[in-house]
Amino acid sequence: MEAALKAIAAPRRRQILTLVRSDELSAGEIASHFDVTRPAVSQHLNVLKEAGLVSERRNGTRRLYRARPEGLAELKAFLEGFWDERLETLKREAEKEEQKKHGHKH
Amino acid sequence: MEAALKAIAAPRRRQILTLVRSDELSAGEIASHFDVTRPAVSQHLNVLKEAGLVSERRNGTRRLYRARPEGLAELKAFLEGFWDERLETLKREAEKEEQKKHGHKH
DNA sequence: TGCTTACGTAAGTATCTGCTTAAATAAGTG
DNA sequence: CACTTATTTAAGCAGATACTTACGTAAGCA
Repeated sequence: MEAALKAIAAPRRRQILTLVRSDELSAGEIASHFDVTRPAVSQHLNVLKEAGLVSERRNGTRRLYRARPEGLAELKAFLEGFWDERLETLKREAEKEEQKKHGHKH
Repeated sequence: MEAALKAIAAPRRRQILTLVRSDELSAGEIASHFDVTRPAVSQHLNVLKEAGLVSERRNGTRRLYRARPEGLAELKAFLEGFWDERLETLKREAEKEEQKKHGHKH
């Protein structure tokens, strides 16, 4: 999860991910969408690949990239777990508060 | 979302967040769980606060912190949206594939 | 084979970041 | 008031990182 988080923490990499979310694109096509040099994009693609967030497929001299949603699974689970646990705590606290009120009445 | 993402990208800050997820703790109590100095923890708490991931409440000389799950809402939505869109694309592709097969049969 | 196209890798740089120690602030306590 | 406790702020530093330019590599084509 650490790698995926670090990877999507950079805005440019999120932009790249969004680009290859529904289309398979070559490194060059991806780079043409941005104002940075191709090597910069290449380095970002490598980070995304290492994090399991994109897949790479070679076709002739081109390399085609596309998003791998499974790479985000662990992070998604962490967030949802965190969220649920926090709401659970809030609920318990509300119940306690309710009980206190009830106690005062008698 | 950017701030929240950057905030939870650091492992130490995720540890802190987990600590104050179900309990409200003081800066000192939080710091005592780690091997870093109090100022370091203080700086992390500030980042988390700026990102809306924790709330701060003063009580005497102490400052009490606790997780604010709403701070993660936007990121959670982004991830789920990304996930769903990607799966939707996969589904469309599978249907296309199915149609192709069907076409070959006739 | 040589040339071109499409990419990646290497090396360097400016900025960011997670930490440290030292000093400042803020609130209670004698 | 001086003193202690709890915590943040300031300044500085070593390492990470997002870029750059220059060079290397791999595949198709004359």
